[in-house]
Amino acid sequence: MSLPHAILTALLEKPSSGLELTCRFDKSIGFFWSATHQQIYRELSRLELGGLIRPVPQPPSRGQRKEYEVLQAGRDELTAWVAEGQDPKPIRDALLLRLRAAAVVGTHGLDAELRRHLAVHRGQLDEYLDIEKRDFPPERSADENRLHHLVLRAGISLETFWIEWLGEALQSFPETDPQVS
Amino acid sequence: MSLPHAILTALLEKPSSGLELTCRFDKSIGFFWSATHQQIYRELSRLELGGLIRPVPQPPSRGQRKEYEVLQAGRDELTAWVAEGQDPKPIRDALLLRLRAAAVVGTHGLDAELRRHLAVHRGQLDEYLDIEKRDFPPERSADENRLHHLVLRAGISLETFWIEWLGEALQSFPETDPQVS
DNA sequence: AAGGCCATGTAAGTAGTTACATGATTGA
DNA sequence: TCAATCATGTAACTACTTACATGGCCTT
Repeated sequence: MSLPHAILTALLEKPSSGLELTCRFDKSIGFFWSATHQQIYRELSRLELGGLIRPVPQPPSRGQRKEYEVLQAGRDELTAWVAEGQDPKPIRDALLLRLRAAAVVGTHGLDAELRRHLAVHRGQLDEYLDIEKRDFPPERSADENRLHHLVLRAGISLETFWIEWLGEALQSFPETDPQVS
Repeated sequence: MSLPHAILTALLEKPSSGLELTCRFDKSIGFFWSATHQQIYRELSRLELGGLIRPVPQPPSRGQRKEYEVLQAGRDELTAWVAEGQDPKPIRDALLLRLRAAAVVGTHGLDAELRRHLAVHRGQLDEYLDIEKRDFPPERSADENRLHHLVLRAGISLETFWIEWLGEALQSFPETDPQVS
């Protein structure tokens, strides 16, 4: 049950409406826990019902925006969750599965898929590197937001891994596919 | 929709009963696409209904075991799936989320969690390395099962990444936790 | 007043998880 | 014959996805 805690974290960083959260989940926190607006609105209702957040009394009340803020109960819940134990989930990756399938029925069409993935991971790595340059320049105190930086570096390392691995994998695939079932 | 294709792959490698598949999903294919026996039995029923597999006529018919084999339609389906495109899913990792939450409400209890994960990833890496030593010794032809080896090396690299990253992260956490909400 | 977009939702379907149920064989 | 365990399932629940619906506001 991570989505509610992702939302609590985001709201603690900055009280927001559902749509704002949705936008912020397209970057930042959403890089490692994505969510659609439908999930977010539903979860906001639950959290409000559970007394963990509340709609902040609208100062301008423009439109039908509903901005939420975290209550003490919500902060306590999140604090408890941080200390909670949970085994790392095993890898779940359709591309690796495709390779295993290809070992049985032939690799036809797989090289294009590998190239596509390579492009996506390169794009994601670039985005991460831009964020690092912007938010964690070398002259900034290393201590400030060191947790954010740690998380970002995990993303950078993972994308780097995929790029290297895909490059290596593609070397096994000459342009015209040699092996068909 | 990857589970049916994972099962088709496993059945092509070797016709099996539900329980056998379940055991094999605890290693090998299951390392990157895990499944419980409930999922497997349900999916076997669907695949049989769809005409992609069939129970192999029982030679000894011992117990109530039901062994399945893949039909041509199943092989065709899998071949088509290999060539299918699918964007890589973004990272979805509760531990990274915990770090972001900890940046807001304090890191209390997080170091134990990091150490636990470190132990798990070390264990998994050892298991992968054993498999590599057993199935892909340097003297064996590099071409034989190169796809299997590629997949295994992805697992090895990923576990290695986590071990390195967790070690680095733990350096930020002195034994007694300095920061509490 | 019409079209676009901002903002919040509902509904239905799929996939995965957890808990429980049942029959068949095997060994003490 | 009793317990264990082998083998196959059912049921209920949660999380996520996809498609669609609704109303307000803003500009032309």
